[in-house]
Amino acid sequence: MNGTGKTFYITTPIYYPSDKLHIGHSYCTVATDVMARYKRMQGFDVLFLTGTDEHGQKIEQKALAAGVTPQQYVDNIVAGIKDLWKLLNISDHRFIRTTDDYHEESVQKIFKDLYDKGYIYKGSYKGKYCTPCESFWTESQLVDGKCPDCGRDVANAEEEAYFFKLSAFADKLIKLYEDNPLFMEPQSRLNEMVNNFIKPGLEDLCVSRTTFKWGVPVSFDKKHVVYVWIDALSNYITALGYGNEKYHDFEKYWPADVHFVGKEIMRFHAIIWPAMLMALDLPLPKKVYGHGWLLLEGGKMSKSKGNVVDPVVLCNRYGVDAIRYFLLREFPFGSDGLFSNEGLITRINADLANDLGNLVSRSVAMVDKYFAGTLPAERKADPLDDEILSIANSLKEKYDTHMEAYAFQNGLIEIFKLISRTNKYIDETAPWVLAKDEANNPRLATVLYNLLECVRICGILLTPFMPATTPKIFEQIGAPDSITSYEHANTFGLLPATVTICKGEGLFPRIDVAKELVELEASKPAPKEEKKPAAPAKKEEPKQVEGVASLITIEDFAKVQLRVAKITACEPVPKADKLLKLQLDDGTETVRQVVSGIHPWYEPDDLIGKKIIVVANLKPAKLRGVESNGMILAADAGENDVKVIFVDDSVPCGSTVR
RNA sequence: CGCGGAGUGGAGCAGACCGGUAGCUCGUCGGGCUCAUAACCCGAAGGUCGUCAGUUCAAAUCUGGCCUCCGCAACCA
Repeated sequence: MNGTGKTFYITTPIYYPSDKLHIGHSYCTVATDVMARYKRMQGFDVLFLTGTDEHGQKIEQKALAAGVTPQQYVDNIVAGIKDLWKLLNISDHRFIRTTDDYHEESVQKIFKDLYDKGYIYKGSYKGKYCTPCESFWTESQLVDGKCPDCGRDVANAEEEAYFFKLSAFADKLIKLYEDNPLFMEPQSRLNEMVNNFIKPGLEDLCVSRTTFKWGVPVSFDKKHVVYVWIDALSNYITALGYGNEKYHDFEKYWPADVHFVGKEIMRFHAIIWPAMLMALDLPLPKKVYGHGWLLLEGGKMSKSKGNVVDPVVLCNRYGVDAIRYFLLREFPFGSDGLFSNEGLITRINADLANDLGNLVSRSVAMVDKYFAGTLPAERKADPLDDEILSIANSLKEKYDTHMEAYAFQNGLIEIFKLISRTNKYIDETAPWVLAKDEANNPRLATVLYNLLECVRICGILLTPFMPATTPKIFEQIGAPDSITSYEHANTFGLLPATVTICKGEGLFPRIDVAKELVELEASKPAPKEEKKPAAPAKKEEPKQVEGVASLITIEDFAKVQLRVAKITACEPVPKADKLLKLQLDDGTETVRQVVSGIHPWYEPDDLIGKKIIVVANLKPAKLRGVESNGMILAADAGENDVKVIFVDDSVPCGSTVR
């Protein structure tokens, strides 16, 4: 039953290095690492791939803002990522960067190959163009057939781009899901994919851009760069040497056994990636597993609740293995989980300090105390031993079942059932009572031996999760390497009868909950930094460039006309959660209508009659089909709070603000 | 009716596909033990499983309506 000779290829997504990685990325990578270690332990020849997706407009902009080249920018972030994986004790893996020469070479070949096969064609954004706004729009973006920005007429226009014939694969994809119900896990993702994306009709995919330069050039049309899909997704095969000479592992490892991905990028891996592979005539990965997200209390980041999600801080405080354990024990892998510091500390204390750490400690201490560290050979069994032996002997099988299903939390639960039962066994057998009479020594030795054996078996199975801790456990219980491998996990009684223990440090010191929560809160980084709870977000929507407000002149400022206005009427915009439609008296004859996204914080009654400041010369826009002439000033009062700037009632409507 | 997820003792969750004594961890209270990291073991209190109706001998579990929360999408000029 061991996998010698067989391969196992597992991947994380390639992360987008536009910012430091957070706990969500760590979660995914740790899970992948646990699986990689587990499979290696079973004897598989494992390839574990992770990396970074470094191209695209956002990186280009970030670099520009930071005053460095895109390459310098990503080099810096990537160095931090590699440090993080080192800290988290991520085992032997291959790290691919989409800026690596060999990857770029392969991407160009793949692109050309798809083009030659007719799966990529040159087309155009069947655009509508609004000349005054200099903007492209698709049909669906138009509002009443007009420019959604300014409401003016638009003209037909085209922007050259290459397209991948994704639409041609809809039927094949549906067949794939039907033939392989387990292609996507968890199952609930399947409906989501089919309902959301396939059923409405697949559109061809734009796979090149001419609007930015930071990407892999299309080899036969240099003004285009390859856009994310082909560049990023193909990493899973270029890292094996597909289309390049850097590696020669494609035959050996492809198809991948599993891609671990965050649920938000399930779509790319379950639809676009298989379609690409079909087009290339390559085998498909066996499984795509979409794990859940770590959500923070209240569903979103809430700085008032003391959520620290910097993995570096946590590892330094509690130890890497504790964090690794927590991540995989607390959260069911396929669904979202609620992350809290209190949950973290409680879990570490209860499971690792009290149950596991203390079990090791008391077992070893008793061998030391009663037998000076070395057990005598004589034994005496008792029916009290039966249950614990039976659990220990069947543990591996249960554990394997869960691990093979990527149900890490259940695998760990099984292990801790034995740990818990073993603690109870100590009470039942009361070694300290036996120790009062030397005549009981054979019985006492048996009890203590059984404790050590249970610890040994648990230790083996915990190794993928806590690779730094279990060697310490083995050392303390006196287990040589020859009996701490996977294949020794279902055989009770492998420790030498006269085993000698080695007392050591406590494995997991107990944490003072109240004190830690306070200190964690205090150690939090400045709150303005947005800490996203989300797991690997490979593609984030570009937000406004943060923190780099360039200086403007007084003339620039003078261009903005600010006026005081009174809110005369207000009502919600239909079918919009956040929008309010405001009628303003700005001192002019005509009523000014403004739409503002403040409904989450204000009801119409809160606003009617109040005076506010409005940007009077803003280009008109349509929001949700409603015309807006200007915007009202409001402050971002916190992570998720907005306060409108109200003006004293004595200021006349129409007053200029400067 | 845009898509999807969720409502189970104080907290966090399992159970739901395959209806039949409501389970786990933490917390609380009481007890035991002393080998151990003030840890460990036992016991107790605490839930009409969001709500209404239906199917059934029997519903947390199946069906339908409703309410609430969350994520995505749209939308925050």
